[in-house]
Amino acid sequence: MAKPEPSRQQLDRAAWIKAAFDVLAEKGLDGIRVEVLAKKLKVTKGSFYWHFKDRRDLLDAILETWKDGRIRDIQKQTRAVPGEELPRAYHVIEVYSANRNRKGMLIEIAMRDWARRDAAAAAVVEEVDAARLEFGRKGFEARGMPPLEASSRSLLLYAYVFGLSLMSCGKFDADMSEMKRWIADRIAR
Amino acid sequence: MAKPEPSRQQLDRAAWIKAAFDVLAEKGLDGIRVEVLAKKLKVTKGSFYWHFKDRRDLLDAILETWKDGRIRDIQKQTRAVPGEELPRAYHVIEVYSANRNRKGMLIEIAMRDWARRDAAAAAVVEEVDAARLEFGRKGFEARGMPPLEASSRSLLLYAYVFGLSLMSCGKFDADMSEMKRWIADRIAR
DNA sequence: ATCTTTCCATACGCTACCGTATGGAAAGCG
DNA sequence: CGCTTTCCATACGGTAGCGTATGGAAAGAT
Repeated sequence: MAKPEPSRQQLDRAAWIKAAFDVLAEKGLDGIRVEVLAKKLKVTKGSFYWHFKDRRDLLDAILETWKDGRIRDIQKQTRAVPGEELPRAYHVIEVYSANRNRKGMLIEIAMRDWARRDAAAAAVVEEVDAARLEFGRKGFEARGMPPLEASSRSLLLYAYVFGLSLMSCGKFDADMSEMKRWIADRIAR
Repeated sequence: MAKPEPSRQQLDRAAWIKAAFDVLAEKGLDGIRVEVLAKKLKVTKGSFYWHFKDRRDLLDAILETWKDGRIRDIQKQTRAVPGEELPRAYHVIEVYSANRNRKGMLIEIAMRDWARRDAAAAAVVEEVDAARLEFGRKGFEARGMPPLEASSRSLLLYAYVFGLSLMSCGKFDADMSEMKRWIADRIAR
């Protein structure tokens, strides 16, 4: 009982933003069209222009939402128990390079595509990347590695997982999981 | 003397394809618009529809052109002198992850974005990736590494260089070149 | 010199969007 | 019960782009 919304007859900004993220993962930034989102939400764009000034307003909201979520995610990992840096590195690699979290990776790529043509998006991605690299660096330094090596491993880690997500490894699928384990060791060990 | 074209008054498919590659690097796949290309080439789309059946015809030509170029590039590297596998690995990393060849990397990313929504593009990218991974694997195997390790290093190499190209490393720029060297050693040594 | 062929310009209809203007229903409020 | 606010539908004008139809200029062919 105390269900907040029976079937959400009233839309709010969050509903539009969520739908926009779905399209962003599917079709990329250029797929985010006001009238397309309206059709998906079974309303007309009259609703959209009530909640948002224009399309750019929605895009800015997407940027903010994504940034907050990613930063929060990193902070959550940072607050994890210390002394478990190695398993945590493996976990990061696993989470990002696995076939689950597929939507998250698609959004990551779309954001970077976006950042190449939009200053606001570029700033957000840069901020998130810096936080991630910093997080990874601290983890490696906590294991006694010198600063250069720790930074390098951190960069290698994230570049690898993002790069892997935009390669098609159909031919290598045979011992893909073994290769991933070898690579994870090479990065984190 | 014997100049083939004074200022290219007549266009051919190659001219349209070249212009399309420029736009592909700048704006991505969705930026390739018939009337936009026509304006860039100072003609009307009447010319386009003479050389191409439709927009899809141009896109297919782009796929073919890119595939042929990449495959030829790999074969050229493969025919290089043997016994120089280690410097060659460094060279590949250097070429891909440097700030030169920027346009080539932008096209790489655009192709992968395209491949996510188009079967034909996906097939081309998969073929090119397979050839690259195979090339890398052979190089590492020629240095006496076991198959799994050679394949893994090859995958790590290409995933790294592609991933690096879509990260913004503004904060780390201080000792970026040192980090890149450390990483190259970690991958190739 | 006619006659083709090649290559491009012009003009048209069509669709998908953006953003605005306006009306209207339904809920909250007095 | 009126009145206001909230939220959405409808209708409109405008732009960008696709593909087609048709004409026309210039170069080659005979």
